[in-house]
Amino acid sequence: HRGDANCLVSASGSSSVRNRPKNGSDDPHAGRYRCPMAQANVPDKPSLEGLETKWGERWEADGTYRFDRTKTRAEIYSIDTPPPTVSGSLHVGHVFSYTHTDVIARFQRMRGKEVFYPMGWDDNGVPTERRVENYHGVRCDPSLPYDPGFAPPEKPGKDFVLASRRNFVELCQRLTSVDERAFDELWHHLGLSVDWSMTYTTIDDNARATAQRMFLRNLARGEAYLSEAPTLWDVTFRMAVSQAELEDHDQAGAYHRISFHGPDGPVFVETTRPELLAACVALVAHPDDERYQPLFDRTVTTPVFGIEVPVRAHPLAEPDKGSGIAMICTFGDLNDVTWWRELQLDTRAIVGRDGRIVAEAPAGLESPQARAAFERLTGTTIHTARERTVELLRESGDLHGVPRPVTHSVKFYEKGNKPLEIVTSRQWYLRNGGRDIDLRDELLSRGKELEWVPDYMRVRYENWVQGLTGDWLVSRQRFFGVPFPVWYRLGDDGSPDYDEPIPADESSLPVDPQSECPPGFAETQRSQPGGFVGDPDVMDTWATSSVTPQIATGWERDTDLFERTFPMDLRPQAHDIIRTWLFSTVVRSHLEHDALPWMTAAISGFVLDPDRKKMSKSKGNVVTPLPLLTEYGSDAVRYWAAGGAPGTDTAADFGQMRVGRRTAIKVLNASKFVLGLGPVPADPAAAVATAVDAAMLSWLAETIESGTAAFEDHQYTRAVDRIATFFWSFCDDYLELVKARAYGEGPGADSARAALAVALSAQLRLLAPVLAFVTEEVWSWWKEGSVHRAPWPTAAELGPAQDSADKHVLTVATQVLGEIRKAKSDAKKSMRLDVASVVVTAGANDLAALRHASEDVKAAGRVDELALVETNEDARMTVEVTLAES
RNA sequence: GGGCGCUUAGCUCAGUUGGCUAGAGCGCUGGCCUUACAAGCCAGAUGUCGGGGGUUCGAGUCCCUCAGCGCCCACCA
Repeated sequence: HRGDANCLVSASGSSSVRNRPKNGSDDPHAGRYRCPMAQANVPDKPSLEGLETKWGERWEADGTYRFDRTKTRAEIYSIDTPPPTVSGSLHVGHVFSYTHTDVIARFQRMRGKEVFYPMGWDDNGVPTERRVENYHGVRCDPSLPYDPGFAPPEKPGKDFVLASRRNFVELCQRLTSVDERAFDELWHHLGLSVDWSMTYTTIDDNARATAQRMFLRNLARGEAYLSEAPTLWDVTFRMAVSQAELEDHDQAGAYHRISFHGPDGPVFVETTRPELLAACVALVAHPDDERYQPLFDRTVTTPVFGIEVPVRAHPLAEPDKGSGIAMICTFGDLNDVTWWRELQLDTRAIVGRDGRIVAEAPAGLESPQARAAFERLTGTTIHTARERTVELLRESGDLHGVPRPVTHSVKFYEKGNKPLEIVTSRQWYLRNGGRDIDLRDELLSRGKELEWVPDYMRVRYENWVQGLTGDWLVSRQRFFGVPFPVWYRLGDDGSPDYDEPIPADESSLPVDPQSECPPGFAETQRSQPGGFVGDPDVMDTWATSSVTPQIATGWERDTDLFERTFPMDLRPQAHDIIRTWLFSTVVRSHLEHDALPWMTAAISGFVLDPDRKKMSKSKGNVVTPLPLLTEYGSDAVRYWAAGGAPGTDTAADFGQMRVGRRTAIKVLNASKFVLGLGPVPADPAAAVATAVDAAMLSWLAETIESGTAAFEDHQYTRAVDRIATFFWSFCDDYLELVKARAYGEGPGADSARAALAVALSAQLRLLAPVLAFVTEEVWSWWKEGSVHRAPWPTAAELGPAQDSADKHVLTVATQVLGEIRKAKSDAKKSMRLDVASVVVTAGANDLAALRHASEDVKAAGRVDELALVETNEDARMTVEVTLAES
């Protein structure tokens, strides 16, 4: 019985039996011929259409990528997948970088690793709230009671509808679950080999419990602390912002030259923020600045408001900026905060948390003159306050000349569209080395310990850590996030005691201190004198994201899983969030585990538009991924993505997608040819006997080795390049050379068919990490199981013949065939045209190699006479082609 | 202002520790229905390797320098 797995039968064989596929007539790959004695089952018209759906469903049903948690840590490759922010729109950049991760995951899986590859959805945080606010036209008002019957307006109206905190959170959850489905669909279509049974969201119970537990540990060790201090504040979102979330934007402004009234005449100050004049608490100049030395430790009077403020010296003041003397306001910028702290100045805050001038004039503005002026400003926006203050200055004659326009960069919250203000507020901080040299050094050495792909990305980490100006501000005055698991005792006067927060018990997590009460208290004591209040804030989204390794690996929840998967092997992410996600994750892991969270960070670049411009919604050049996947096919888009080297920004290149599609189609057709040739010996690798075949396998062995090394080194781009290059020459040259022999009979035919089968099997596996769908499709024609669980090819499996083979045989044969083709092409003739004679003049080595391939060359070129003429070894080979009369 | 990266064919990019005449794909030109594939195949043309200097028997590759582009960070009275 010859019907073993290697019995390959031509699709056109007359003995074939037409079989319907098992799953019915809606299968687009219906119409196969199946040999009753063989597994090979090649469709007569192979196609890429529908492969994504077909194999996506099949992989899910078969659990192809299901994680086997019985494996040991050494056998496991664990990936800390970036949970995409689901409230954003789908972006071709997602497809790009997640494909990189998937390619690595598939390679590692085939190399024999059990791949731990969960997906998460990052749904908590400001972007989601923002989206919900806009989508429904609602705003959260935490003072409202929960309304079980609450329904958002059908369409956002002119005025916002207010929702209680719980109602608002419910809207967030509802909308994110819709967004998550869109991502889910995209990822499935793209073919990510994720184990979908492990999917988490950053707002789910486990994520909240993990983030809270980590926080409690930080609190217990003194790494988390409360502090009331001036902080950067976004007036739109009405929340504090951390250093890592800052962005500089260029803004138009103007220097206003204004005069303070000094003891010896006017003192001119140039300011871009005249509206803060009312908040001015001092002037400052450099200690060495002779112009202002006479004024130091004396006072001047502010214009308009008539307030007496000191003139102080501080080295941070720069003599060549403006007039060399600056007004210190509480607070105009971070310099003001430094001066205020170090010179121990008064506080005179006039900007409220809503970004408007406060209603009550602050202490120090008691005089009737000051009050009258301040009246003009109360309740106005910064913008209006500036106009009014300028008017006041003009009226009093203290504005000199015309404001001089400048463009200067101003700090913004990365998701905000108004400049940040600085307000004083009580916030939670987490130590991150920003105020502690030892911790900073430890974190820097963690950065050195980590393997970076590409290596130069480490510098961004180091720059960031070295440039930290303070600890990490982690609390946000928002709603859809992880609450701080603490309460505060209320004194008999009803005021909270912030010095000793009451932590939640770890066993009670996740906890909502707004609706649950602290250990030892009853709910009736909430907000009562002698009772308690819950912390009102939620954590910064990065405070949750920074524990994704712990969320995914089951830290303190599933110790067995944790020990098998942590520290993780790979953190893939983009370069823009090194300072946020990567750094904060290193911080948390360092503090909790005294270890890196992963061994390797693979940093991907951005996708640029086809003209190499950064994509942005405002430019309208954002490429949405699903239409691409539909038009070119997922394998084609994956092929393009795999061409983007780690760390390198890459243009969305539809040409490369077309190439990917062509490669995938080529896989189908070449496979159809190879599998249609007829029976193959039982042990094909051992049956390779012809020098040309052995040479091809020898080239393949080299490709396997270099491709594998590149993959191991996370250089998937190079690996794919090597593999695809080999595959195309396999199709264009080797296949054409041996085609005639393979159709025939005898030992030469056996060798060719054996080599073709061996090479196809290896190449399908080499291509599988990138062309996940088409390789699986072809694999299913003749092999059991999934190609994605098949062992990664090795040089050894190609058999003994290639080991000692002379690669040159194939090189020379290809070269001569090329010359023959050229002669026909130059003569504008068909490749089918017969060739009367070919004379090859070359050195002995080339001729010896060519002799091994002469029959194949003659057949492929349709050559009657092939003559070999020996010349000296150094001479270039020449090929003289005489075409037959047509 | 500090740092990182980039600059190779019309376009997008390879080019690993210095080593034969610098490569690929796309695009372009011409041809070919060829018992896997016309959604295909065959062939062809195209370079001041950003400029300058240096090291070396030899430099796209190493060093210095200048320029341009991009990104990160900082400053921002």
